[in-house]
Amino acid sequence: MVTIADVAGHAGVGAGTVSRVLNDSPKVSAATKARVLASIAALDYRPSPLARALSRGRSQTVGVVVPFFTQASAIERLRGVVAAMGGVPHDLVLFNVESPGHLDEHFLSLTRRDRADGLLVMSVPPPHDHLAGLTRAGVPVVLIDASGAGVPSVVVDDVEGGRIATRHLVGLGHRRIAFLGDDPANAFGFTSSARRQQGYDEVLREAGMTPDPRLVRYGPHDRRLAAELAADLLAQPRRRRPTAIFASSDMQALGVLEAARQAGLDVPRDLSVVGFDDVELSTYAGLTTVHQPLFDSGYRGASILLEALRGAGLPAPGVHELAIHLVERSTTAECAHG
Amino acid sequence: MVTIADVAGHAGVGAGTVSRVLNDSPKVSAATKARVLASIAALDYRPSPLARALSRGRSQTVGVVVPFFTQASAIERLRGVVAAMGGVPHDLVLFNVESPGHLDEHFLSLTRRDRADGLLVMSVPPPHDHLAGLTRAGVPVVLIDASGAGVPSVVVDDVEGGRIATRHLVGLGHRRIAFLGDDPANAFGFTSSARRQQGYDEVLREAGMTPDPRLVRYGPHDRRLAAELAADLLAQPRRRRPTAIFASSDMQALGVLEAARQAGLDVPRDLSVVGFDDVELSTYAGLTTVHQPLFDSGYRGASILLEALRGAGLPAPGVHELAIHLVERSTTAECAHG
DNA sequence: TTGAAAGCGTTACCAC
DNA sequence: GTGGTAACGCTTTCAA
Repeated sequence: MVTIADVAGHAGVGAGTVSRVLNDSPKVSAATKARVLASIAALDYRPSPLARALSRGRSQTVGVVVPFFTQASAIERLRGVVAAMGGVPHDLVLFNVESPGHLDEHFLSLTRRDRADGLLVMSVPPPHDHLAGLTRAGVPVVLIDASGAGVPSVVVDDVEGGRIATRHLVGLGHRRIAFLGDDPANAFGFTSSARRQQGYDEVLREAGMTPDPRLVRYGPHDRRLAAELAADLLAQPRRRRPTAIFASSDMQALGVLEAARQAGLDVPRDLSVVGFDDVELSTYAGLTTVHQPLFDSGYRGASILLEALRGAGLPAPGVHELAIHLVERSTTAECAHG
Repeated sequence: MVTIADVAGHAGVGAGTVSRVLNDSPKVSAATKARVLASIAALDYRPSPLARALSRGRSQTVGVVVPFFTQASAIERLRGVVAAMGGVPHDLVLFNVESPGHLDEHFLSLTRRDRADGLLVMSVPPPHDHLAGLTRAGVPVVLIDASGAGVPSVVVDDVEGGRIATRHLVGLGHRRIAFLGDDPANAFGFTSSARRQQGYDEVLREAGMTPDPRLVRYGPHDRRLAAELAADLLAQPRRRRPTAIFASSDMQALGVLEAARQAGLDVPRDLSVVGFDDVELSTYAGLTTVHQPLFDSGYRGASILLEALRGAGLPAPGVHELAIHLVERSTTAECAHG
């Protein structure tokens, strides 16, 4: 491996000068600069990002903490992140979270300015003490689809999202509307689902109904598991069976569709289904859903982080809210047995 | 930031001893070890991965070079990579490639043992000189869905895949079978599509037909663009129009389906379509396709790399071939106008 | 403008 | 066993 010293030797200058050329410092004569450049080319020298990072105290990397990153919604957000990071000299380090333990582990290791210059955290609220540690260490953090004190976050109004979905269903005459989402007490600390459920509750009450715990099911973002929960919901006698289901994610909504098919129920004639996210798959499934700008959330979050990285200060805390809206497709219809 | 020196001071030992405790070297008395551990806890010390990497010459990271990583097939492979890397102390650094320039740039920067301890390269054959440089630098490289001299690769038999798809179509009585895939001369150097086309050519010849260039279209892995190409193909007068299309990726096949719908053609009555990959979306679209084990390819590739990383030598070059098979769904049928 | 040298935070080799 | 001390490869004062 050729080092900066080799180049210095070859060019007959000091290592410092080579470094100055590398970082195009203004204070270096055109002549020596040319000579150094020539040596660099001759030796095919490339500086070690590692050594540079250690010396400068910055690693030129952005860490992304993301639970289950292969989920369609996470990918769509990541796509936005990557788009925003095109052209910047930062590497992207992925911290995938598949268990609550992972989360702590990652944050523990990330509370060092030399692991990542900045952090993008998706969907999980960072453990309080870790967030404080990061701020203390001067590591800028931006939250996407999550909120936390003192750091900027990019979110949507999940409560309103829950209202939108439920209002749509109520407007179609449905009265037995079930909810399928994350357990509010889930180990990861996901909160969007709970907020969507809150909107659901509100609208039901406004419409004069009382939310019925028997029409609520909790489970992880998994199609298969969601299908099982939905099957359970649909197994009830017809007069108690829900005529509509609001799932707080498209993946779960797709599971519901699967369960309906299995149960021999026609959607939307026998059952209306509304999801949340509007991932690409939903277009294919014809799923009516609440659209949230996933790509934009990643793009926006990364932009804020990069801005802070550029300015070398912590980003201004604040909530950046993105707009959402209902996308009507073919899984919802007037309630037949109102 | 608390450093190893602080800990050493606090515990009243040398930095070397702290380091030994950190890397649990056998040669340190239980007593001092306990004392050091206590100091570490007291000061909430965490070693700098950066400094450690510089000193050891290993960065504890695995780089993944992947073109258009948000594509469904890439994601599925990445899912396998992540699964294989669960529990290992390596970070995952993503090098997304969206342009041929990116590719060179990434490899240039990666030809340093301190950027990544090992490299996983997907779908693009690394530029020859770079590959040599990596080997010279002792950086283990594993190729997934690509081949290269002197390095292990995880692949499928793409030629056979092309045969399987085409044979299926020929078996259904189709004679005007179009091919839609990557340009063999594409700037990224993707080659799987060209090999699939080779299998397609072979089977056509075996069946006594001559591959017709007018039934071949090239374009990137993009649904929209593939739809345009397919529309063009389908715009021909009925007697010249293909009765079947083999697309060398599912994304493109989905584009074909879109175009068929636009053209008012019924699939599979008026047009049969076969894809390649068998991504999740294809289940929904009911697409008949050649299944390749995407997840497994990532898992296998990462396993080989990690094994090499563990053994601290370059991995044995060799071709690891994964099995493929046809998945018949509802986009292919007997040719009506044989 | 440039060179020398002191860090950056570890690890690893050498004495003791 | 343990402490001291060179590396590791770069950046950045400090003098000159």
